[in-house]
Amino acid sequence: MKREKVKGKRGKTNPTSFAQRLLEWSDVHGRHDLPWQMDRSDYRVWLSEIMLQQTQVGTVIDYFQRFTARFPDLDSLAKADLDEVMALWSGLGYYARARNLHKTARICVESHGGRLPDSAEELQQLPGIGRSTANAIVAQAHDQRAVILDGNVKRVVARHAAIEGWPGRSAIARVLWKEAEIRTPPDRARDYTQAIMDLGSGICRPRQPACQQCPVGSDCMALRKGLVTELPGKRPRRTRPEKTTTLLLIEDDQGRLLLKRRPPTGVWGGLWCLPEISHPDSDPDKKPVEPLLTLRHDFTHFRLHIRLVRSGLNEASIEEGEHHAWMKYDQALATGLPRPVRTMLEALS
DNA sequence: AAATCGGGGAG
DNA sequence: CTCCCAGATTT
Repeated sequence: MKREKVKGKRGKTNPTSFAQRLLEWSDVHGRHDLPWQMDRSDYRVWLSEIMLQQTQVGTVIDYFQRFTARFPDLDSLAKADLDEVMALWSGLGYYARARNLHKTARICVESHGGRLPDSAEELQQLPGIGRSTANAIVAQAHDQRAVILDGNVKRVVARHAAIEGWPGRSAIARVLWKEAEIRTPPDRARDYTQAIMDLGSGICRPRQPACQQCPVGSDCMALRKGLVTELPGKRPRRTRPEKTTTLLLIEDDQGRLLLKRRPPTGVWGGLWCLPEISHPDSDPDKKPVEPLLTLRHDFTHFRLHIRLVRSGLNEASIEEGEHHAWMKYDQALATGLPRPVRTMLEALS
């Protein structure tokens, strides 16, 4: 069913294809001045695509500028200490992205001649690069025709084709990939992928979509059916559990703090953190310790209550090593810390 | 198929 | 408060 080639099927008022109308719109209204859109290299495109995973453009820009200033190319990143990479990523979240970024840089230097692969198939074999990201990289960096399906495209396509159901379900995602494929034109791959994301971001928004200004509104099935704000389907609700943890503020006589490196997997994997103890508030014999401060931190699937407690650990029992270190405040703030830990240390310094 | 993995922007 | 963001990986 090559719908875009059977123009008559979409009505006489729409003589041009989805892609053509979208491209004409984006030539005027699209974004053309983002940092990764200038001085375009596959390295910078790759880095931007990783940072932008589940992260808004406005949040990424500063991180991208700092990161590329320190690591301007693949080789400098491959040579770097993982700790420094994590420090530059600190606060951005989803820290597996940073570990995979570093790992991928080293793989490319060791096994790909110091270059990122230029095919989507090879890119997708690298850690942290999935189907959509691999395709986005070849489209943006090499102007290759490739289908992407990020949050923006899911929303645009789900509405334009009136696909009901939550895109997180694989059956729905499969249909969305197909509909995205149908709409992807043979030419102008770079401009088209940027255009459909700009449409999703600027016009086909999650709330208050500007359908009146939409270049593909005339044949949008959700608009015809009055389903625009209903689509795409929402993630099923779930009550978020609440957890409590206690972090320890342990200072030596020089005012240095004890930091521990978290295991490479799990929450805040690979970051430096204050020593953590499982909440002892279930012990009825001990009177509760008054925390220095408490903090609430929300994750996607649970809420964490953090208590910060001053503790006097015997310093002689702590050896400097891979998994713990004594740091001054400014030194600690320069390392890869989880956001709430950074917030607490800034409040105390 | 479902859970995990951060943090923030914006209604 | 809510939803969701240029998703990938693990279970």
